[in-house]
Formats: sequence, C-alpha cells, structure tokens
Amino acid sequence: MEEKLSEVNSMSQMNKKDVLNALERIAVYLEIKGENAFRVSAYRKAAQALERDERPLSEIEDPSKLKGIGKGTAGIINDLLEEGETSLLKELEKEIPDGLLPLLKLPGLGGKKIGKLYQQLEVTDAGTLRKACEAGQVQELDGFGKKTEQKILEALEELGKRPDRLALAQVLPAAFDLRQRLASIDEIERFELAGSFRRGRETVKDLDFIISTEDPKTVGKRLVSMDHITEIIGHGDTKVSLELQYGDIIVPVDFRMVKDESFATTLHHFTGSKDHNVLMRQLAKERDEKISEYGVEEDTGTEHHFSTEEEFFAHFGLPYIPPELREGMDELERYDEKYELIEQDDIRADLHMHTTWSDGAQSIKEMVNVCRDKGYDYMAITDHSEYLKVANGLTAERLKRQHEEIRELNESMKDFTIFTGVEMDILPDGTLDYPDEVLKEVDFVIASIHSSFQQSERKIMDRLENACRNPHVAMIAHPTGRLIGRRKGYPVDMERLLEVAKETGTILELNANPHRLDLSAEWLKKAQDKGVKLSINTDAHRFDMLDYMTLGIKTGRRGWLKQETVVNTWPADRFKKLIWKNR
DNA sequence: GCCGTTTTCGGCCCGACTGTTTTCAGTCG
Repeated sequence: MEEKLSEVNSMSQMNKKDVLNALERIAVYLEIKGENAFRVSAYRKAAQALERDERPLSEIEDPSKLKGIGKGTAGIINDLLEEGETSLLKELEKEIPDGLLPLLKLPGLGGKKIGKLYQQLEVTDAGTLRKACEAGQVQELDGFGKKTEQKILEALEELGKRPDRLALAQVLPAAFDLRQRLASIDEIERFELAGSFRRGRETVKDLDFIISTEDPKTVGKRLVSMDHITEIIGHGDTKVSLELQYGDIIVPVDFRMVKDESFATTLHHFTGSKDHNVLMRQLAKERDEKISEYGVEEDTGTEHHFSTEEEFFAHFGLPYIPPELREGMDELERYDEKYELIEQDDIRADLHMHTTWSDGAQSIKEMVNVCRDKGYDYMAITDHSEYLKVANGLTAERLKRQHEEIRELNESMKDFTIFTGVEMDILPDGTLDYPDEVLKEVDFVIASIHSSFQQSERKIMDRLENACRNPHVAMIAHPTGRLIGRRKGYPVDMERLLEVAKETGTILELNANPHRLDLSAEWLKKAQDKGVKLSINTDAHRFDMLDYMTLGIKTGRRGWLKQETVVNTWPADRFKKLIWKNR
C-alpha cells in the first residue's frame, strides 16, 4: 500500500532530468519515424533551453517564455509535470518498438536508415537486425549495399563490448604520448589537442588533434605508421582516423590537417562544444557572416582568417572564452575579462596527499621538494587515519611522531610552510577516527568516507554532518566517493551538504584525481553560488600524481570557480587563520 | 516545432566523408 502511494507521487513529481529525458526520447522516436529533421531538433533545443535555465522546474511558470520553447513543447512539458506523462510520447512508444532506439548508437545508422529497416524488413531490435543482415536482405534495400550490411554486422558484434566514453584517466597516456610524437614531426607547424579533452570533460569519446601543415600527405603517412595503432579507420587528405592501444584501453583518435591560416578556426570548431558552435554561428549569421572551420566569410565573399582563437573571438566583439566554459549555455553573455576564473598560476598549495607513513610511495621530504619545485608556498601532509588498516593508517601515536618530523622539517625552511594534517575516516557509525584531544593538535584535519557505501542517504548524511560540525574538521575530501565509470559513490543529499558546509565553514574538496573529479563541475557551481569554500587537491600517492592539479583546475573552470572561492589560492597566513578560527 | 527591426512563411549551423549512386542522401562531429 505504502509503495503504491509513493509510486503515484513520483509519477506526478517528475524532476528536471525526467522531463529532459522524455523530450530526448520524443526526439529519438521522431527521428526513427523519419520526421522533419527540424521538428526533431526542436525537441532537443527545448530540452537544452530547460537545462540552460538554472531554476528548478517548479519555479519556471511558463516554459514557452524561454527561447526555443513554443506553445507545442510547453504543453508537453506541462503535461509531463502535471500528469507524469504526455500523449505524444505514449503514442510514439506504442507505434515504434523501443528495441530500435539503441540501434542509433551503431556507426553509420541514423534515424532514416533505421526507419527503412523497420518499415521494409520489420527489424525491431539488434537481434532481428542481425538476422536480416545474415539473410542478405539489408543489402537489397535502396541506399544500402554490401558494405553497409557488412559494417552493420561488425558494429553489432562490437555493440556493448566497449564503453561509449572513456574516463579522462584512461586516455591520459595516449594524450601524453601522441603530443610527444606530433612534436617530433618536422612537417607539422603547430598542433593542439581539441575536443572534450580540451574542455576538461570527465569523459571523452575520442581524442581530436588539430594540425597545421603545408604537407598533409607526408604528415598523414607518418601518422598511419606510428606505434600502438590497432586499426586505421580512415585516411583522407585532411583527416586521419585511427584506433590506438595503450595497455588494455583502445583509444579512437582523429587528426585534422589544415593550412596554418585556418588553424585557429579549426581548433575552435573541433573544441566545440557543438552547442557552443551553434551559438557562435547564430551570432555570425546575425551579422551576415558565416563561420566554418576554415574561417569567417562575409556575405560579400570576403574571407577572414585568424592566427589565434583570441583574434577569432575579438572579431565578434567577444573576449577569449576559455575552452572549459564552451558548453553552449550562457558563456557568451556571462563571461568577460573581469571574471576571475581560477588559473593554474593561482594555486599556492596542495592540501591533500599521502606519504610512506601510510599508503603513499614517497617520503615527506620527497613530496615537499616536488611541491616547492611547483612554486607552491605551502602544503599539507595528510596520511590516512587508524581505521584504514589496508592503507597502513596512522595510530594517534604514529601521527604524533609524524608531526614532529614535519615540524623539524618546517624549521629548516624560511619561505615555505608544511601544515601538519591527516585524512581521517568518518566511521560507519558516524563517529570520527580520533578523539578531539588528538585532533586539536593537528593543523589541517580532512574528514572522509571510505567505508559502508551501501548505507542509506540519511545515514550517510548523518556521518557527513557530524564531521562538518566537529570544530577541528576543516575539509570534507572527495564528498561523493565516486570513481568515474566504475563506482557511483555513496548517496549524498548534496544540497543539504552544501548548506551544512556553508553554515559550519567547512571546506569541500575538488579532488583532482582523474578517476574522481569529486565534486563535479555541476556541484562546484552550486557550491560557489551558495558561498561554500572549496579547495582543489591532488590526493597524490606518488609525486607524479601531484601533476593532477591541472586536471582539477580544468574541472574547477568548468564549474566557473573564481580564484577567491578556492582557499588554496590564498596566502599561507590567510589560510592558516581560516583553519584555526573556529577552535 | 520554433522564430521574426526580412514577422504568419520559409527558413532553421556548416562541411567532410561514405557508400551509394550516376548527382546525392545520410551520417557525423
């Protein structure tokens, strides 16, 4: 009985994501029906308009007032909100088998072709499609042929085997290696890694390299003869598509070769996002100009080329919009040079790292030397606490001894400060791993969850709140515990955590480890809006992992973080006042 | 389906590539 009631409730209380999903489903169904492409994209545009608006749906009284949403879609959105469903989607679901939807993922198959397969061969899902291919029926259709049929069979074989997107961490070795290779090719004038990698997305589909050269033929030849290649997908005059293997990860990589005069516009084009490009092209159109990857063309035929992206943006009266902000949201109106978006050079400290005292690979001294070389002014050593036995967590007694070593080391340096610290576990019952008598001696106490991820949201929130309310706890590390693509993390009521963090003055971490990136850009934005203090740290367990800071900065920039919001950009004495003020 | 200082029709971001064709539709980024 209780269950049924909650079901009714959830039906009428669709959240924003549900509505966006429903609109996307409508678009996909219409695509397969072979509807007018502009009608299809109208539903996607409507979803974008809703997403772009920061308000929750309950506060948007009349969706049709948003640009991109008219009477029709507004009616559908209201139906979804009030009834939890809409007749259009219900009819589409009745009319079209939902087994067709995943087929859109097969390369080479779009709505039109799937529609044909459905109508003429009664294909309804991956299984029936395979049978039709094997029976040789597909190659008989207009617009299909032997090659298409073969490619579909191969794609069906691969379907589900490989993830859609790779985590940033998985493509880093490839990105690093390919940059070095390109740098050694003489015929290349300049190159840059574009795409979602450049925008700092958490996951990427492939790597896109933009290359300027006068000799694309030779460069192309050199590219296809590199190591690590498992397959040459395409090899044309301007584009080379490869698959390369690093460890057990297969990374798809595209190389685009253009003349140097087009480098900036091509880089912009392939950095995207697609939605950002649409905004830019609309802007150009209003001025009777046309943007393509090769340049900007006036309707008189005059062509403009730019040597840098800065010049390209300036042509439209815009400041240089950093890649991390190019998501087709409100960046064109909202960003200007006065916005103090956090930069790598703002970082003065790394406040979360491990040493051989717990599960790190290097000594305190080695970590300190690398941090000093990076130009930081201060840092914190934060090994694991007693509870984390697998990580050789420190007993109170060992912690004390470690801090003596740190104090001695500190005295030997004039221009650099090491804060004593600890990454203390929040235990499953909500208590903390050390008593206050121990904590009150520590400069920088991080609290974090490494256990009992399966607990209810309420129990998890009790644990996190309890930690925030302890006066010695300065920061919550990796607040959701997620591992990108591998583990969802424990259930957090993030809105609530932001409130408690704000109220208690607890810093929340942006953990820069590419497997974590926790908090995500989306929550960082909300945290900053609420006035929560943040800190970007690497959680390094080896000295080379201290380099992850650059990835954290990218994620922070995606969250529009300002320098002032991030406490490890502050001078050491100001930071010290912050962590000691409540005790 | 949405939009409008070209405002109720006729456009909608642009170009490359592929496999199918015999001049182009469909897909992709």
